[in-house]
Parts: sequence; C-alpha cells; structure tokens
Amino acid sequence: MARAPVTSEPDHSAAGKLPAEGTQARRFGKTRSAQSTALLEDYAELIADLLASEGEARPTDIARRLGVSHATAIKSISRLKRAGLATARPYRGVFLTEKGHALAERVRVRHRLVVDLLRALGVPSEAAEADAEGIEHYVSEITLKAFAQFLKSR
Amino acid sequence: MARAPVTSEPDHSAAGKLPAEGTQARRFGKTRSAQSTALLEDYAELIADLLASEGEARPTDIARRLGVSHATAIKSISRLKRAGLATARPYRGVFLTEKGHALAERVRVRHRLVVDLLRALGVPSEAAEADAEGIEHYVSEITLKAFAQFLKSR
DNA sequence: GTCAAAATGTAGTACAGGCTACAAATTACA
DNA sequence: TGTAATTTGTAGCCTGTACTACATTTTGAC
Repeated sequence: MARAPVTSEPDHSAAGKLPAEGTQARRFGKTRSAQSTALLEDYAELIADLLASEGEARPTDIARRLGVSHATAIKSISRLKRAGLATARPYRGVFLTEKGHALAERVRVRHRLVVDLLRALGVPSEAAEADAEGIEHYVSEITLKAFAQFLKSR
Repeated sequence: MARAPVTSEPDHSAAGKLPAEGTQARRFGKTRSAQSTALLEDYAELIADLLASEGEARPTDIARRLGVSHATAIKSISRLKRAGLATARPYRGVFLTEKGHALAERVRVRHRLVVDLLRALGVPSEAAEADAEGIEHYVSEITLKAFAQFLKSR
C-alpha cells in the first residue's frame, strides 16, 4: 500500500492529500475529539446559568443539575480550570474566566438556534430541547449559519 | 433541603416525579450514555459497508477507515462482540449478527436522512456529511420523523 | 460556643477509548 | 519450501468520565 516510512499507524502527518478513506478517517477523528469539548461546553453553560440566576455556582448544584455525583462535578470543574475556562475558590463557588464566559455565550446562542430549528421543523418542544443537548456539540459554523438563514427566510 | 433519606446522590430511583432540575439531569444523562453507543453504531455501519463493498471486513481496514490504530479497532470490535452485534473468526474478518445488521441498517437510514436534511437546509455537501457524523447519534425517533416529514412536504 | 448537618474535597476504583510496543499467525513470493 | 512482509492479536500505559467511600471545612441551630 506504499505507506510512509514510519512505524506508527494513524495518519497524523501532513493531512490533505489523502484518498477517500483519509477523509472519512479525519471526519471520525473530529467527531471523537468533539466529545471531549462537549462536556466542557455543558459545564460552562450551566455555570453561566447558575451565576446569572442564583448569583453563584456551587459544585453541589452543578452536580445535581447535571445528574452526576459531586465528586464527578468537582473533577470536571478541575478540567475547566486547567483549560483556563473557570476559577474556583474553595467553599466559595465556581466562576468563569473571560474565556469561559465567551464559550458559555457561544454555546447558549448555538443551543437556542438548534432548538429553534428543530421546532421549526415540527419537533415538539420537549424532544427538541432533549435532542439539541446532544446535537449542538456537533454543529459546525457553516451549518449553524445555514440554520440561521433558514429560520430567517421562511 | 429535604433530601431523600439515602446516602448516594445521582437520582437512580423511580424517575418521573422530579422538579425541573430532574428533567435537565435526565437529559444530560441520556446525552452521555448516547456517546457510548455512538461508537458501536459507527463500527456497525462501517462493517456493513465493508462487507457489502469488499466482501469482508478486516480489522486493519476498519482501523484505517476510522483513523485509529488497529489495536484500538480490535478492542472496539471486542465490545461489539460482547454486545452481541458482531462475531469474528481470527484472520477471517468480522461479521455482523442479525442484531448488528439491523443496527447498521437503522444507522444507515438515519445517516442519509440527516445528511439530506442538512443539505435541504442549504448546508454544503461536505459539511453536511461531516456534521451528520456527529449529529446522527443524538437524533431521536421523533425528530427523525419530523425530518422525514419536512423533506417530503417541501 | 458547640456540635450536627450539609457542602466540599480527596482517594481509590472501574470502564471506555486511545496509543505504542511486542508477539504470533497468515499470506505472499522468490 | 522457506523466509519476509503483512495482518492480527496481546499487553501495558494514559486520559476522561463516572462512581462510592471517606475526610475535611463551613454553616446553622441550639
């Protein structure tokens, strides 16, 4: 098959001049890595929500809203901190950095757009909300624009 | 706050009579578990593809198509076997069980539908294919029906 | 001010999915 | 047929996400 003179397998090289299967591989790879950001996005959005509605975002509340144990929430919050999206003062709650706020806002807008689109297509509100939760993390900018365009011009 | 007299936290109980936050929690939980099936779905679909086009589905080909190492592919194939979706004879390739075939078919139909919808909304083919790869795993039956309905009546 | 309850944090475990490195089987071909 | 290349399989490691169990800090009620 005339592979490159390397030992490893996944094509982490140049990227670009690959045949059909390369395209597919890149697509799947993208999907996978998106999963790791999905959770961060959910947390950022929820924290922004809590901050706005309650004035503070406590790990316990975050855990309850997300349906996970507080331990899990705390660990994920650590990831947020590592990613420079949030800060936290022990027993004083979690806060978003500027970067975190920006992310939360993008996510919020995107979520609304996806829900609105689904509803416009005739999906019942409840299902639209539920599905959007999963879908939103995989909608590219281009697709998002198409959604907005469709909603505007109908 | 009047919690239930249990020690644990995530509400794995009855499910149903919870306030607003319960709904949200259940929604997120669903999203999470969907991720574990997404990969099985991708594999099932790809294996069906290879079986149809090549006559056989070898771990190496699967790995290449998915952009992962063959070791990773083999591990995932083991999961498929454990889930009763596939069988494999060493050095003879991977095969789908009836259940696996059924899943692959459902996934194929759903994928087409999602891509068609995106394209109908004006998303360029390439982006539609790419986004569908992530989106499709989170589209419920209800939403799927709405998509079909929309495509038919436009 | 003390003490119990609640919130928070930490440790240890499990599993999925990813990798590399190495081993073994099969296939291809000289 | 014997050997090299390819394919397949296994082992060990890492990270992310989840859990339970236990420890610690705060808070609140008395």
